Amino acid sequence: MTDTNAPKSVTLHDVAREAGVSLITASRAISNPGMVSEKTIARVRLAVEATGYIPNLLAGGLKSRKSLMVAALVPNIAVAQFLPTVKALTDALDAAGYQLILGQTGYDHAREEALLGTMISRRPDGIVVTGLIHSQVSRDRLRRSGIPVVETWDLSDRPVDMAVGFSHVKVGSAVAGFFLGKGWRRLGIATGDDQRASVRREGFLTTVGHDVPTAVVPAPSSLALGRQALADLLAKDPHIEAIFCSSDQLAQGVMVEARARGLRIPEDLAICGFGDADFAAHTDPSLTTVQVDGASIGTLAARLLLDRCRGEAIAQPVIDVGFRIVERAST
Amino acid sequence: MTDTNAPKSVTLHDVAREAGVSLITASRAISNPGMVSEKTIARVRLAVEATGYIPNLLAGGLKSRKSLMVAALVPNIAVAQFLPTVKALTDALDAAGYQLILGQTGYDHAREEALLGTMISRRPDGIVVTGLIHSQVSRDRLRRSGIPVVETWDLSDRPVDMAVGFSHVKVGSAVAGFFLGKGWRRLGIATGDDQRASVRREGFLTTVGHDVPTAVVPAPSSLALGRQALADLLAKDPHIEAIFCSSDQLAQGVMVEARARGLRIPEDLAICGFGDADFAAHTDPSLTTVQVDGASIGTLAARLLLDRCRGEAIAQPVIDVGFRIVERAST
DNA sequence: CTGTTAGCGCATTCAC
DNA sequence: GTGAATGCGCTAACAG
Repeated sequence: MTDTNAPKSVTLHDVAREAGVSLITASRAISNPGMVSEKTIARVRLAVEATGYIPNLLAGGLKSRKSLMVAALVPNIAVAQFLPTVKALTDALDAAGYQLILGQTGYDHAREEALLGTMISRRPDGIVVTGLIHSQVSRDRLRRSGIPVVETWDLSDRPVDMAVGFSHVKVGSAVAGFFLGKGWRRLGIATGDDQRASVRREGFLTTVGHDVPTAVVPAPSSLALGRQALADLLAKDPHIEAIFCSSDQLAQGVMVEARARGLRIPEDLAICGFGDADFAAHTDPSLTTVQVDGASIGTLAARLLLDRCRGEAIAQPVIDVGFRIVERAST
Repeated sequence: MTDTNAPKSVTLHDVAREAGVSLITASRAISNPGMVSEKTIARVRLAVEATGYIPNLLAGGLKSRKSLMVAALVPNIAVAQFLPTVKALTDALDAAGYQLILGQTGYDHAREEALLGTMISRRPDGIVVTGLIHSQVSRDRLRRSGIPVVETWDLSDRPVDMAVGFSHVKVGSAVAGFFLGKGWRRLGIATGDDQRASVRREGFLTTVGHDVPTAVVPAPSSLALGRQALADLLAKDPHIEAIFCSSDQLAQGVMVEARARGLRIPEDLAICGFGDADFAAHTDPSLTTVQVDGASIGTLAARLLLDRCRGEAIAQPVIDVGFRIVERAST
């Protein structure tokens, strides 16, 4: 009937009229078929076909207070490190009928705060953030919003709500222990300037027991910045033996620069990365790195959120997924 | 721990009461300050602070028919190839106050059709899809929805609405021409089984003038699949001279396998990838590949969508961003 | 400049 | 099983 190309979209009202039933019956036939007779369902289904009806989730969500959306904040979607998490999160949510709204904070706290505000205003059924939320304003707003929140890729004994991650202090400490166990004493760090990398550095220093030469590069780190970082570190200590890098990209840059300077890896210089990127096993030499199960983080975050949405009790609101050092040829 | 299940959120109504103004005045003070006196704005602003009000965009969108969301469909977010596009798109949209809803089709047409339905039901102000939409059902539904659509990473003279991409036939043809120009005659193709890669292959074959040995791997392609693909191709032609790979990941795998078999690159075997991934310039030897400006695709798609949202006329609804062969050491 | 009146499209009460 | 009201929270229209 209303087949004019006018932008007047067809609503449930049109479907109900077409099917000769009331609005609410049409609604139930579509989203709650158990409550309606087979015959009516068939009639409504035909009417949907005939009218080309596509439900308006916004309108439904307004009343039911369910948006079927989850907001995810990452520092930078182009940073490969968080991709497995985003992918696993998207897949798990999608299977439950939820979609992801993406936001990039750019490693910027002010930006994160603003973005959290926008996200809350969309009334998602859950919010996943990368890292811990440090801003008290944001923490308060999130709490008052009542929206389930999962902080990921880090751990806290006092999360806003829930958390899935691992201890960056322990990572730094473990790599330092690994280096020391190898007998290396002239150590160095090449690190991005983001929060979590800094914490890994602190863990490293604590275990080493003293400060070490450090090259800091702006996040997100990259191969090019890694080359620069090695130049930096060699200027600080020409006889440096082992370097802990805050990402595999950075480590790769350090390796490239090392080779360009005629340094042998690992004989002259040992290198450990972070993240176990897909290329880490295939560089030459292959890269020793800290492996983190980013996909699990995403899957677990989704499960926490979905459980919460179903009103189930959360047995364990803080989950440690751990990490492990994968030793390859670069050490 | 114990959260009240229904923390009745503060609404604009509360703000209006607190500020002693009417609902609509509060609304305007927040989202249309030009229409309200300075004094009133200040009063409302104070009330917002006092109540901790965060607007509900869903409710506003219902009436104003603007969701300030754009849906983006990619085959797989973990495939690095589309990341620059997603990033540029997110950034450009965010600057205009729009957020991105992400969907993954998994290179599956049925899944894409279903996902498009879900996305339409969220009434986004725009939809960006990767590749062309081939399903007639989807094309019709999109058209009827009246939502602006940008098809990306490909071109069509008959787009659903708008398109930003390049010709995959021409890419295949250009690489074939490049190979032939080098004097290579025993050619091969290692390709993912997705639509666009297949079209590149067809372009390649047309220019070569005859069929060539082809190893097909399931998308998304990877380094591991590349190793397999080379084994495949060598079985078909042990004296193959040059291979066109449908992704840099695949090309990297071919290179690794070639080296494992004692083949010299490019003397024994020349390799050309596709996409110019960040690692392509840093493999050993560095990888010749087809460079595409993925970020531009995202930026242009955002611009088209935003212009359309502002009701502006679109001068050029189909934009060709082109491509170029970056010659490196692998050829 | 400000307020009143109507809804946006649907789902949650209740009735029948 | 089905239906009639009622409003979710907000904003276009018009008024004043």
